Amino acid sequence: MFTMSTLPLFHMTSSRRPRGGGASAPRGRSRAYHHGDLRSALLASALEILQREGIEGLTLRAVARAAGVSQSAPYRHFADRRQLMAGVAAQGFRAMEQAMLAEMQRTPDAPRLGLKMVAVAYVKFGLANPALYRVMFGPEVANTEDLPELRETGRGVLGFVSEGIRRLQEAGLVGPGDPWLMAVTTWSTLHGLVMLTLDGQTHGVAPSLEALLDEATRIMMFGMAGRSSSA
Amino acid sequence: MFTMSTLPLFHMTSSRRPRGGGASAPRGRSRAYHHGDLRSALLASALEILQREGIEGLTLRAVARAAGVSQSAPYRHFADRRQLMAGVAAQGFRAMEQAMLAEMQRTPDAPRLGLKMVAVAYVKFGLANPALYRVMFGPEVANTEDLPELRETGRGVLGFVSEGIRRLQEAGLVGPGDPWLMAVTTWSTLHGLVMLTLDGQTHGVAPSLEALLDEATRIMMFGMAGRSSSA
DNA sequence: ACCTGAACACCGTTCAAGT
DNA sequence: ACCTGAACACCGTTCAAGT
Repeated sequence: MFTMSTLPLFHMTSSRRPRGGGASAPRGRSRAYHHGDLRSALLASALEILQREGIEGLTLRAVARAAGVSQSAPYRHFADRRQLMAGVAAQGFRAMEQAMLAEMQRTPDAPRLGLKMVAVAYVKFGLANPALYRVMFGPEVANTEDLPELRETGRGVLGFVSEGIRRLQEAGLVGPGDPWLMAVTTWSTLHGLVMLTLDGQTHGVAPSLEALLDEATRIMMFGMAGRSSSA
Repeated sequence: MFTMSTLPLFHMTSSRRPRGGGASAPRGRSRAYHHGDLRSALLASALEILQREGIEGLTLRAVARAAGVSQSAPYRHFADRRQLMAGVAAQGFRAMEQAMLAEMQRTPDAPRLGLKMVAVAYVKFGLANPALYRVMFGPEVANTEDLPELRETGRGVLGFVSEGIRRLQEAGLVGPGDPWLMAVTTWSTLHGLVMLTLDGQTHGVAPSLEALLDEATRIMMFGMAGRSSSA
């Protein structure tokens, strides 16, 4: 199976204040009433909780506790739980794009492998961060009408996939169809693969996940190549 | 867009008891203390709530209220909220399989269209029942260790998809690869297409959803055909 | 055997009050 | 401008008690 990716996701801010303790005199000026950057601290805490306890542990109160502030403090930075989740999802999308970018840059002059590398990076990220991935595509943030942060995230992913497809087209390995249409289809396949695997629905049908991803990528590439050769 | 499918999903049991009212004397023997089939009534209520209020409205207490019983009554039939959601998901899978079966039987002697019909039926169902679909693939029921009802549901879907692929193979339109491996890949594409569309991520990239599904099916079929012609 | 009522711990959210 | 504390409505879950 894939290993945990080392991404700049968990900052380990750990600004946990000693709660309750009776004689906790503020030594120096270390314990300011104002936090400084509570928004970032809350997001960092949220990611830790998500990783440790899963999606049902991600409550506003738990996040506030982990950041060492009162239960109502988050409301100065997030209008409600959905907005907090949107912030988490946005961080997830940024991290995923970085992972794909890194994988993409590792294979600069191999158009045949471009899309395969993107696919591997994408699936790897999803399986390494199951709870985060579910938040990114969960029902809470599906309607982006009041979530401007998430309005354009999809374009980022689509950009990488269609870039891989464009390289294949330039190398003559994929026909001259609309790269965006092919990109959505490819994204769908990768997204479905991650989700069904997280749901345990791919257990046993393939010898291994790598084999399944291999087969999926092969089908996609042949399919997109075939679209031109049969025109 | 697709229209709402008329499936035997919502039984309209509507056994709502007049709650609270002061002088509500039991006329006849219509108000039995024991419900009869509370489990089914609860599931029916759950589906109604899911359709009307979405996934966040699906609470055990709301379901109990809708069925006209006390808040603790459901616990005789479902160990906890997860088990209730598993029951809902199981109904969803059964309804989806019926929809695919109906679509499949409508095209008995057209192997070229078999997979396309399955794909249309699948995507149609998902988009017509967004909240239900999300429950079926949500994190709550992902771990089926203690949800025996959902243990084999994936096989049902895979059966229909691989049946469509087998017909294509018999007609010589798809190469001799492992139909189950191809089926999971196809399922992934369809699942991803539904999820990304529910998330609004396919807005604008394709002229229409039908066009996108058309393109995806074409790519899949070409891809699976190409696997043999290039061996 | 099946359902009710009260209770507990927890959560989202609000709002007056503190610094 | 930013955070706290108390409060309200709601939820999951339990358990003694009712029929």
